[in-house]
Amino acid sequence: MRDFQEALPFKLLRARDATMSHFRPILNSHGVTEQQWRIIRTLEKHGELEPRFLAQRCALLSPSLTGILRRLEQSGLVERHRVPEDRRRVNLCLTSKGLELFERIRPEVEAKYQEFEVQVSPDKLERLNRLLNDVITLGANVSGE
Amino acid sequence: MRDFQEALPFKLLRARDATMSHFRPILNSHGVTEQQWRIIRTLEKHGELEPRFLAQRCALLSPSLTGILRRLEQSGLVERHRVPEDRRRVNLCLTSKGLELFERIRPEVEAKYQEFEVQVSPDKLERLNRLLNDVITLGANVSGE
DNA sequence: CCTGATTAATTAATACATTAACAAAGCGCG
DNA sequence: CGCGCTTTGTTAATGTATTAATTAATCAGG
Repeated sequence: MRDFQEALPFKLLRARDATMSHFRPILNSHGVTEQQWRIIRTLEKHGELEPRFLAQRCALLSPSLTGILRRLEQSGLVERHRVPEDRRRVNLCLTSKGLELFERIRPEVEAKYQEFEVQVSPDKLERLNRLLNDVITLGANVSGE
Repeated sequence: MRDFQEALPFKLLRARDATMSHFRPILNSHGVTEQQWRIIRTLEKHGELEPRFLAQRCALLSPSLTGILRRLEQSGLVERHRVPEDRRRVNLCLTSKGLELFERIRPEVEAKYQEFEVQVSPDKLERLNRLLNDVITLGANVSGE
């Protein structure tokens, strides 16, 4: 049988582990997880957003999101308000504390990404990005959809 | 700030989700998880193996492995024997039941991988593989090391 | 209106990920 | 021998992933 260590899914896993090993320490030093950081970035960029759209953008499933949001709310980083015209729905946004945290973490992450980009070479990164898009487009059933 | 949805770590995550969406249903239909399947494949290929080497090959951390092995043992798919010359260490191997399960799952997974390979095109897959190796080589601190 | 189907979000149950702390066995050296 | 250090594997604590089931609100037809 084909060695699975050469197979694509495993390579993708390792590549992701490898890249995140650069960024995780930064996030951890600020007390946020990788998934929490995805949420914070997305809310900073889009302002108010409802959970299901947040889930799509962050590639998270609803049940995971529920827990992550609960913790972010308890930390005072995110607020939720019920939507009056549909009492099932909720709107989410960063608190000022959440925004401040974002602004503290942002430069560190950006600097590290620059560094990383140079190490891999922007050209390779661009080609890699294109190939990954092809793979993503094929598999329609992705988390958060 | 750079849109993180365009950043490499996120693309890798989505690409992996996309590829696994092809294989996960097969594994689930046989009652094994993705990580359990990695263990089973590796033990089938290498015969006896000790936990720390298994962890390296499967890109798992020891604490995760402990739980996975406990469940595989309870299912009767894997056996563990103490190493007599060093009572800390353990040897792991597939049971005959585990081997039978492997043989049932193998053809389905292989067929699906062929199909997938054609869809993406073997050429792209080869280039992707090479680029991923570059990224992996950069990040030294990977799970299971 | 009112009932069945749909949708948004959560809960439940199980499995894995990550970090830190630990127990136990082996090892090295005075 | 005895003590400190390292190694192997596990436990603990917390957070996320995945699937299925559930609650609550809305909607579509009749």
